[in-house]
Amino acid sequence: MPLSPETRERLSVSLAQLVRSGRHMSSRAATHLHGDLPSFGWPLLLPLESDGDLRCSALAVRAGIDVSVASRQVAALERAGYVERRPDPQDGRASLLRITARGLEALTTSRALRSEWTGTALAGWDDADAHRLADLVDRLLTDIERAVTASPPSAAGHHDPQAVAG
Amino acid sequence: MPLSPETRERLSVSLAQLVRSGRHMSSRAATHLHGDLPSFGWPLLLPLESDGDLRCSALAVRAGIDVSVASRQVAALERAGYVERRPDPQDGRASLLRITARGLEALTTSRALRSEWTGTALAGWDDADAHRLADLVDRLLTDIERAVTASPPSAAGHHDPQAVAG
DNA sequence: ATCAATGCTTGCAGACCGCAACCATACTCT
DNA sequence: AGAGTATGGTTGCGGTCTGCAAGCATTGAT
Repeated sequence: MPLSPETRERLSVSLAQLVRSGRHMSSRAATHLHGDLPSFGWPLLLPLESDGDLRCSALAVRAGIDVSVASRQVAALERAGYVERRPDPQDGRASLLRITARGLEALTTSRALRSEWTGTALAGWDDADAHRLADLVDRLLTDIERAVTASPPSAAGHHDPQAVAG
Repeated sequence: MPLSPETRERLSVSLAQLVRSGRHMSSRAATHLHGDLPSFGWPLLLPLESDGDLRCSALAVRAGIDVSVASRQVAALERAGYVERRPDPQDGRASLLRITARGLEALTTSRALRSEWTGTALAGWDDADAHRLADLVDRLLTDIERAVTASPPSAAGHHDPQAVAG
């Protein structure tokens, strides 16, 4: 039972605005959300925290960016001491990345900042609505990922965009 | 009645992922969503469509970008024929921007593409859930805007150039 | 008439992105 | 083993989007 055209359009417009709004917040200037982490630290450190050591290419896939970009950003995080690398015992070409204590700390700080900001912005919300929204967003994310991986979005480019509406 | 810390954190993480995911779809390569519109056309043409003629500065506020950026993007849209400008009768410095028939057409096409994509990605959803999500997202957007305007982001930090790319 | 304020444009630089070329290592095949 | 290919990662390059600051033209107040 598919969605009605009106619902589809309304949802796509709302999501586009949300994405646009959020883009502004992940900007470099948003230190009230990042702490001392560079703006790209969050999507890289998060998989490293939850899934242990990863290779650069695996990290790139998780973060939805090109390996070359991940390589540069990881190098920056390494210089800043948030991440350390050791040679992969399985493969001499690869390195395994691990989050450092400092990285964990920065991640925790950033998480607290985000959480705090969310709390003040959503002061009028109750837990039930927030949970509903989180549930729906999570479901949306999995469906988006499925849709993107299922049908290549562009014939020419075979990049890995997990793009949605916006 | 404030949100619990767990809910806040979960929501902030989910929304961050959604924003990150959506970022890629506003890329220039996502012609399956933009049609022949440039990627920045959507957030500019949308206010022009709904609110009639606007000045460049008003448009920048609506789109959430700097006036200088809006100026450049509007110039591009004008060159492409999606927008036309006429002198503001009230003020010789300003121009009034209006969406052209071609702009309306492109906007309609883009809207249809987005709607179609949303329909396939959210194939398993029913109208009720989609409506719930759209309602919550809209409410979230208004609350975010309120929070942002209440405490201006420029107050938090000036620019913090930690150049890292190599 | 003068001078500050306003609307917009442009020069500049930063941040992020992907592609292509490249090197070193691993794997496959004969 | 040796040759050829595939893979992981890095770097050069260009492109896009962004904001800041300086500049220009017009407006409005003194």
